[in-house]
Amino acid sequence: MDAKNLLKGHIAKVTQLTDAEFDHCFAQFKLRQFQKGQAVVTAGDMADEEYFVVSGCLKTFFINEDMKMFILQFAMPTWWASDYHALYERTRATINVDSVTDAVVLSITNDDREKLCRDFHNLEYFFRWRTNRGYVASQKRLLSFMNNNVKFRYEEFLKLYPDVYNIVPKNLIAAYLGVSRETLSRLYNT
Amino acid sequence: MDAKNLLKGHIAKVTQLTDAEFDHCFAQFKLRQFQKGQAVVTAGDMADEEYFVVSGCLKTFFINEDMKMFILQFAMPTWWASDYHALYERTRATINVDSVTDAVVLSITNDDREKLCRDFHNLEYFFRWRTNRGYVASQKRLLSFMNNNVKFRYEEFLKLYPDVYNIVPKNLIAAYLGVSRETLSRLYNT
DNA sequence: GATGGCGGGTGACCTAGATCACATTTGCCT
DNA sequence: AGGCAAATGTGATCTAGGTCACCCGCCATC
Repeated sequence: MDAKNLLKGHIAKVTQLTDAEFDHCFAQFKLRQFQKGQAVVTAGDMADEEYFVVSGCLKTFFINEDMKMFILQFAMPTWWASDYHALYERTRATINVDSVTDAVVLSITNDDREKLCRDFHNLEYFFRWRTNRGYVASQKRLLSFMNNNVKFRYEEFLKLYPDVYNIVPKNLIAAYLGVSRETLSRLYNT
Repeated sequence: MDAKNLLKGHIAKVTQLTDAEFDHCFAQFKLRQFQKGQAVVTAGDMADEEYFVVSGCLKTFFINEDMKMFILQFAMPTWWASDYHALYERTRATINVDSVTDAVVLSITNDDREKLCRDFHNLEYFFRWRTNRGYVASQKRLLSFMNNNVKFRYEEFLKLYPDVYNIVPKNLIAAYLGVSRETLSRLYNT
């Protein structure tokens, strides 16, 4: 499916926009391609865009002082990614986004999104809905972190994101689970 | 400050409603009081309301199979609390909310909030803004969980919520930090 | 066909924090 | 005041998972 129809269908599941309205919104997005490993958002730089994944896979991650990587999210098609803290607060990014595979995305600036939300009440509803889901998912993951050991979280991950598992190298899965790659390796070789 | 003006000021920081608009919105809220320890939302029951804290302190928490408690959030005045998963999906609650101290709150049903959001674009903006902040805070906490040890998270908590720290018993702080009360006790007696 | 980097496996050891057990303090209830 | 329950402190032990060190195999590039 092409980028335009993917986004259109994605929004249509949540709210209704007329074709003219959607076309206007869509005109604010830019189609962009990233190669495997290419940076999308870099910590330390200004970040003023968010990204809707059309194909491929992005990852959102943080690198600490010891150069250790923690992955907040894998973004598959129809998922959104950015450093939302930087976006909303208009500060420099503290987290990174890059592409795990070759990827095609639609980008929109924070200002353009805000303007669209002001102009189209239904779109504002859509973005509220989207963040709600992200919030709930994030709470759930936090709870799993506190409650479950690595083995459980690993199996949970497999069930929840089987497609991600097949695409992504295991050291990245470890970084998502917040565990060393050695421990993860030992898990599935019981 | 009374409940009405507290809510009014809280919303006014983010968006503009006329007095008439705000009065209409406010009419959908109910003023409720809870005693220390009283349940607000109970896991297993239907949950169709969310709560704006006027005074006192609520906590949002999960109890696992071993009766162990994990606290997702302390809600101080002007904070909101509920089981949002249950609210949005219209399912039974899986997490609990209760009052840590005697508390006064404003409650609104999910349906009423949705209706208000439809009727007042600015209010929809307000709730989008609110969830955005919650999402970012949740991501940040997740990151801190992966990245930092208990001692660091404890000190972070002290800085971030000094008022909560003075009100809340330490076993609840431990449940928030995802650590045993014994370990927490040892932390500040180095 | 060497070289080098990346992904992945595995052994040996170490440590943060859990768990259990019991003592002590605090504060509320009559 | 006296009594009981919740909140706290603390020692002894246990363990999940981290860290370090080294291994191999793959495949891209010169």
